[in-house]
Amino acid sequence: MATEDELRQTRLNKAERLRELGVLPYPNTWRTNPELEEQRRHLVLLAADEEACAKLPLEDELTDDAPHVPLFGRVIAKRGPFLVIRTPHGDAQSLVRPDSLSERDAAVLKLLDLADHVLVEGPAIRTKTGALAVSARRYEHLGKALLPPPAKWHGLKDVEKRYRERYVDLFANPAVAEVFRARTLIVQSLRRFLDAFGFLEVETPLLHSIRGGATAKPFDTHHNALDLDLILRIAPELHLKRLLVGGFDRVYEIGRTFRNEGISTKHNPEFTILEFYMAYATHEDLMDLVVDMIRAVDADVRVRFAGLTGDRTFDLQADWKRVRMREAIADRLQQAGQGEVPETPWTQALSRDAIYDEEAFATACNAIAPKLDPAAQKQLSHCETHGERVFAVFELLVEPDLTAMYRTPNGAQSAPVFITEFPWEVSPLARRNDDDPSYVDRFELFIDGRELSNAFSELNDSDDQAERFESQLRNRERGDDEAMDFDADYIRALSHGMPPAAGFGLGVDRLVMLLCNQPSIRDVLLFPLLRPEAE
RNA sequence: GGGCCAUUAGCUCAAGUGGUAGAGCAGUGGAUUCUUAAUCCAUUGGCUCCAGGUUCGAGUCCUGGAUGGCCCA
Repeated sequence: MATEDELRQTRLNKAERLRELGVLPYPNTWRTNPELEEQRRHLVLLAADEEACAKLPLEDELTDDAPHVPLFGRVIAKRGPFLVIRTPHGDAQSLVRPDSLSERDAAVLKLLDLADHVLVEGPAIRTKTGALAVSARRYEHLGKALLPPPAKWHGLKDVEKRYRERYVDLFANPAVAEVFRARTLIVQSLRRFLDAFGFLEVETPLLHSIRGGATAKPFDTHHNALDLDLILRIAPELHLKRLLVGGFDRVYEIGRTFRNEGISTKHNPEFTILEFYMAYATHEDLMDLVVDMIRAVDADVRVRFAGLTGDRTFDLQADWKRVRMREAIADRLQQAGQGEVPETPWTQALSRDAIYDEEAFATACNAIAPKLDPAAQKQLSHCETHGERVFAVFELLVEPDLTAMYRTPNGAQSAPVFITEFPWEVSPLARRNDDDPSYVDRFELFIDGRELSNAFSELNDSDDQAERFESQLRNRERGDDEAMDFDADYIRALSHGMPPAAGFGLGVDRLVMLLCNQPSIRDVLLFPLLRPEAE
């Protein structure tokens, strides 16, 4: 009687006995409506309000005209004569005594299993312990569950099972459901902010014939009728900028993007990206806008989901630093000298002056390389230009210590930081700086040490863009299998004239992780990718 | 891709140095019926992830594999 099959059979037998009583195990005859929904919501919120519950009548103080209220949802616990019913708004309990029910309802109640969906109706009362309960005068079976729910006290803890059976995770662990409600609020809040600034939300293709907008490996697919090889997009960027050419001066898209790469606590093969493009603005303007946007979203989340937003290691109200990439390297060297961050082979061999001296920098890199781990060596060995080396040194030396380097004035929390002035070689779509064309007008935003955003003033010189694409092709010949394709139609679009503009991209999943204190991207994805279960 | 860890009843977890695999919850039968992880009595339930190996004897040790987690890349 206790293997899974036997537990299921026990419940199937009860379903059969329901039929004998003339009750369908899976009925769909009882319908909700806005009024009932509102009554249920109000009831559940009332149940959580101790003071308000104190004003409810006891069972024996009820008057005949006491209004009956509906409570419907999943039964998650039985305690004495009480049922605890879970709803999207929270839990509330019902006092179900057979002698208050019709003979038929009492018979149906006997066939209740935990996790079944039910409806009770009756007056709201105060129990002897001061809690709210719906004193059931009516009981209806609304839906059978054939599998037993997880233990009511411990919930579902097995991480693999939680991801594979998210439907159970969500009803058994209310805190998990809360994260996903917060996620939806965050996306709504982003939309609201951009809509208010006059941005137009658009949808661009997920099926691409060439890869562009990012350097990443794509998923391959195929269209049969056209006999056409396609890839799932790795970024929406080039389509959105075509829309700038078309005259939509402010556009954004929030949508799924696909990169055929490894899975980790920060990476899922499909993830949600926000990109927006704004004509007649620079990357400098976007930094101001982004501070406002993320603070506004955070404010919305904190109001509704205070339980998720406490205890942070970073402070969004702090000044958001703006540091040029080469100065960030210099800061790292200087702080190591002051003992604020660890010494490394780099901090021994590099000097501030060398960062601005191509030859000295290359010499230092070559000297340091043998002291690094194999992956870092590999990354350095792929660098052929000064710019590539600067970027590699930033990633290897600075990025891991950003949280330690840039702090709030009292040092208690990390401050958000914009890293600016990226080398042109690692920025194939960004506009060159007017004063120093070997660098581009670009920034990446790091909060709590995590890369959240990438943005730049847009390259709208079609000849320069064509050269950048050529450079990408040369990288591919050198063995870089993430390099972009040459997008001739995009060059044609730019040739028609794109207004000066700046664009911004944000990993939405990572923003949710950050704002809701979730350590893994899988905790903010309803159905993260897992290997299929074996038969 | 590499390292470490985990996998035992439907769920949550126990089972020195190898010696008959157990508890709570859920389930079943009964009692009780204003409980807050309801309580009380009784009770069912196991291919210990898989495949080999060592051993008189393996949940435990060894080898290989599967899945997941964490860290590194």
